[in-house]
Amino acid sequence: MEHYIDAWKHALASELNSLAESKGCAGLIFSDQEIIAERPPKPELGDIGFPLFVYSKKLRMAPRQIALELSERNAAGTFAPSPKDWPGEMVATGPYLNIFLDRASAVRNLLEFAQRVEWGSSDAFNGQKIMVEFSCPNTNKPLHLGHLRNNVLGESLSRIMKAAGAKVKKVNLINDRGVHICKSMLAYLAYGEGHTPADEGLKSDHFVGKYYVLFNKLKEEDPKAEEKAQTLLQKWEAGDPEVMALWKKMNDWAVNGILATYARQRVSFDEFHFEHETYKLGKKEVLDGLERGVFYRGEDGAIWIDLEELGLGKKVLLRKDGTSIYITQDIGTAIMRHETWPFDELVYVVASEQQYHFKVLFEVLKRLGYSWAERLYHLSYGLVNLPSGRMKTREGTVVDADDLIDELSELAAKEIAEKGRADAVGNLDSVSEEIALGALHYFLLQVSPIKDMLYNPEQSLSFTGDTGPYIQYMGARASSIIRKHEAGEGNASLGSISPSLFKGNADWTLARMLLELSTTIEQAAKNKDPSLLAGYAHALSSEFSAWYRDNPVLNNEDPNVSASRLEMVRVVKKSLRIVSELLCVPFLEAM
RNA sequence: GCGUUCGUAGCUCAGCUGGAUAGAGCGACGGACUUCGAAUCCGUAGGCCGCAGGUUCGAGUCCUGCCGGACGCACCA
Repeated sequence: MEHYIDAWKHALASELNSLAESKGCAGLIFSDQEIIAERPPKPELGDIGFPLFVYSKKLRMAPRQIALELSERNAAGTFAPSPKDWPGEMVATGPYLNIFLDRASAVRNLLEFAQRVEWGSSDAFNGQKIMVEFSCPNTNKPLHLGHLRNNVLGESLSRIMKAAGAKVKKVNLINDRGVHICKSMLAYLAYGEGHTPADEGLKSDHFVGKYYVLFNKLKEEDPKAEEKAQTLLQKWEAGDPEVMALWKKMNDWAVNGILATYARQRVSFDEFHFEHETYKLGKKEVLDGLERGVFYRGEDGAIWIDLEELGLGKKVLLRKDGTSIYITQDIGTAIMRHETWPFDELVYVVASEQQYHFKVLFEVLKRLGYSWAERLYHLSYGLVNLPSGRMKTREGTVVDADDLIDELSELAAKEIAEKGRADAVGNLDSVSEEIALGALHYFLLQVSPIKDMLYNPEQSLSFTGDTGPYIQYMGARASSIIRKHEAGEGNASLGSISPSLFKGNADWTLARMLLELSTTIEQAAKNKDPSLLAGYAHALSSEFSAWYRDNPVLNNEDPNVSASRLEMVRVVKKSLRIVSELLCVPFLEAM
């Protein structure tokens, strides 16, 4: 679609310039870029709309009058702006100039473009190196619903950026040190009796999480528990062999369990960074900044930055004793990352509660003189709640990631059995798991990232409505039609494909939507917002559903119609598959 | 208290850089299976876009104030 829009913007700009000249507005020139194009609110109004208000003042003409004159000139052939490869018709509608594209030509383009390898991608980011940091779990407990949103946002965004032409590197910083880890260790020492996850039949990260919760019990029994955790941390930092051995053991359990959840959720990373390796980074930069006068030493001996003028207050960057804090590490990690892989942009997918932290971090890096600090971006996302209420660690209402996927998968399996589809789907376990992931991921991505949201498990699994399974179902239906053809049903193989057969409104609505695929991907990438693509996925599915109801593909007398429609089904399937993958919704041939 | 952010149909959410009569899904009500999968589809009802000002030819969208919710305001991460 972008071809059409660009070509018509150009056409309109030159027509406006010609109009300006004839009106004696010397030197008045409109560039392609300043032309505003939009999609008319109703299909009857056209395919591309140009509101003319903005040119009105410069031309000293009413918008309606501009529209009229332009369309008259066009009709009279005085000016022939219809772009050769992207033909259409110009119609004045009040203060708007609307374009009706030539349908047969556009469908011909669609069928041809969809054959190319670059279908469903764009070059908007033109090889830019984009690093995306997401997930960043603590190794003292398993992942929960909030992580699932983070993971799918990061994974989906990475895929979208890649489809938009970027080189993407997905990174994960594992928070494997700190006092919270020591608490799990302390509780394990108190109650663990040397057990392993296998002994207790628990997934290894759940095993570690169990002891983290048990620390609360320890606190009640031992008033000095908190103090002991601090002591343990000091021993850890000193490299005490016994402490290190225990840490290593428990940490491996936690990390391995978390990796299993990633594999199950089908998210992956190109690089892992570990906080136990990075936590000392940044100290040098802070000291360096102190020398250069970017920071100052407070009366208390700690190193500070003053951001009062930005309304961000004052912030400690390095403790009095020279040890690092969270932000020190993030400063060092960002610099290390840029040195090893000079990115054009670094996106941090982190919950909105850390907005302040990132504002400070970006400002610090900017003041240290790193020009790339301008290209750091905090993709801030809201909390996920459940209809039953808020998730609170203390009240034990946190929804565990593994448990949730289990539950969804079981519900899907039950549904398949009830509908009598068990034989048709083949592998029941894997298909129900894929429906579960489709339901979960789509629901989480459907909402704009910044907003807090309500996750409704039952609704997400519905096969009707704006859901993942609905999109999977339409993909399966398209696949089913193609399968039937391959099995010899219908007469499509006797006919030939003819774009001019797609004349109806339903044909055109579907075709035009397909033409918008790469534009939508581009937009989602630019806005860093997968929900735009989710909306597209639903609209396309719904449009396809209405179309194939009224337009029999295989059961048709005319073989040319059958062949042509079958080709359209192929394009739909291909496009749905692409969109599904970008949204981390598994594509299913049958369900 | 200060800062950030959100407030659109009964519920959950769209609404691209300001543009034409504000859209979906769920739920409600009413319809459609001898024809490519009814896990679907079609139709109807349902809105002072939190409130009040302002900017503009034009505001759900931008600015200000107020009201309401969320989050943040550690030498934790």
